[in-house]
Amino acid sequence: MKADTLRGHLDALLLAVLDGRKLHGYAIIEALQLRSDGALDLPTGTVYPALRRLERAGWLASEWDVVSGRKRRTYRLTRSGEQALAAERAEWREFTTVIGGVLGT
Amino acid sequence: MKADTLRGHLDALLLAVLDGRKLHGYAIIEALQLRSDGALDLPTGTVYPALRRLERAGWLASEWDVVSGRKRRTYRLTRSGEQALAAERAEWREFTTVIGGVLGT
DNA sequence: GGCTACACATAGCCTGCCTACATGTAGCGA
DNA sequence: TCGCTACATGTAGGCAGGCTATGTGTAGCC
Repeated sequence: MKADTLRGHLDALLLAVLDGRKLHGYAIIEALQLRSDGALDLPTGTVYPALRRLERAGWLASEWDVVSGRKRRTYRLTRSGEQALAAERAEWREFTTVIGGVLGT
Repeated sequence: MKADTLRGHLDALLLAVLDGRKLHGYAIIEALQLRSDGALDLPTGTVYPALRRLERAGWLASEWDVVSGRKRRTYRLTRSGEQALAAERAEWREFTTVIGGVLGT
């Protein structure tokens, strides 16, 4: 998959992977690999800044915890994050309809 | 639709709209508007450089003609452009499968 | 004479993701 | 105990690709 195709969809991916569960950054990267059968392997330099940005936007909330001596920042969706996810999903459907319509079946 | 979502899919759109017909730049923009029910309104500063780039890549061929006093550069797919289009379509399917799979139904 | 639609083109910006690097813990094998 | 790998978070700066702004010119209408 070409690199640039992800552009504009990163937020949707991060919100979706946190839908209904709490995960820390490293686990988010692994979850995306798993859910995409290995197709998505996002670098930490992409994911961590994005998570902080989404938290600043009020869509995520985080808290530190310690598991076997390692510090983790665990993220979860806020109420408005859930709304944002719904909006992202709607936009994804529109996007695929538009582009798919032009590309043909 | 967010602006950056187009990233990485522009070539596919341009190749697809030229599949099986010859069009000049301005008509390509109109054809994309039409096929997308107005959702895609690409600026000339996006389309014209892209067309020249695709021609340099060997995927398009162009010729000048004059219609009622106006000069037009008419583009058509080359053989390797058709192959590129097929590859772009395959990549689009993969892309939607991967992202759609993460976003959920 | 001025306005709108048609038609092409380029320079430079902007943004958002990626590369590269930095830091630190835990656990295993040699 | 030394080194390696996996785990875990983070930032600075680069880069590429589409967009903004601008320029040029014709045709046709009012």
